[in-house]
Amino acid sequence: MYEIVGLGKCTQMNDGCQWRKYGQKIAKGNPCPRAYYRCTLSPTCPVRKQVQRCSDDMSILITTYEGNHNHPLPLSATAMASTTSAAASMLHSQSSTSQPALPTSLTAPTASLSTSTTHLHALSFNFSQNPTPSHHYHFPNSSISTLNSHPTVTLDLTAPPPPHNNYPSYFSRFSNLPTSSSSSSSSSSSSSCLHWKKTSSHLTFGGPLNNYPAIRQSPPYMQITNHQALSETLTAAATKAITSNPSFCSALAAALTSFVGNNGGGGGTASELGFASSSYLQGKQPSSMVNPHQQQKQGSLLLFPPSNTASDPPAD
DNA sequence: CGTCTTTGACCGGCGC
DNA sequence: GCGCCGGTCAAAGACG
Repeated sequence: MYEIVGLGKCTQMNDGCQWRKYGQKIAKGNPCPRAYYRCTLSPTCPVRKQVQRCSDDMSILITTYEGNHNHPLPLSATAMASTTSAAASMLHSQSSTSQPALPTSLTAPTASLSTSTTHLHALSFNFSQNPTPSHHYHFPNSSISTLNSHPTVTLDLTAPPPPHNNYPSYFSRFSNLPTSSSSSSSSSSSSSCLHWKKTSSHLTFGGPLNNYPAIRQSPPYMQITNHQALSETLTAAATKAITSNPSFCSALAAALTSFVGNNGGGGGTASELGFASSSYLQGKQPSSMVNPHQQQKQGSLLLFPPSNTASDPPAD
């Protein structure tokens, strides 16, 4: 019924996949219903996604992906996927140099965003909470894109970090985030939060593309001759894209709270995803601790702030 | 008429 | 053991 980025009856996001709604529920702690979708590109595709409005900012949609696609992707999805792979590998090589995150908000290497989508290997967030040391959060395989003039930041939580990357356990660190909605909503005035300029934007956390077998099998490298230049460009573009969203703070806090909040005693709805992700982050496979069903679940999270063209999300 | 959405019911996990 | 909650199912209605 509703679309995130346009299109017809069968929900199709800019990820190129088709989705069919199979359920809707009112989740505790959020007055807005959560919608459940299945990938319809293949009858046997196990991929599911959940779409829910951000409780702090009703104009933002939070989408969570689960599972891996077991079928070829449409051209549009493949295109995005290839971009993801290439950019990710670029960042991959860059991150291997242990480049520190920018102190203010996020680190994002780059390339020209004019082509619509640039996927990053990772995004790092520093939440300065004086006088305590700032907290650094790291998202692997993230991306920033500008679809239809809508800046998009993608934090892909579905894929494990490269084995040679000694990322801090980024997810476990989210337990440092405030878990109350009041903290989240007030974050806009806190030094721990990013500040935004209002503009039409499109903010995304997570994405299913990296789950596609085709992506995983694709060559992980792309020739980049000037990593430093690209890095600076993307960093600027990423910062601009993210800072253009006025709702990022509340959305991020809310999303992360719901996603991994269980670490801090929050609601347990994100336990599966949070658990799997934190396991990946720590370089462990969760298989020994989860059942086969849960093993199939890999989480990724998307936030969709207001869009001029997007129709309503799950009805309130 | 086929496909998709809606929505109430059902089921399983988890905390008390 | 019970109740709460999230996730899924499936029948009915809507739409093209």
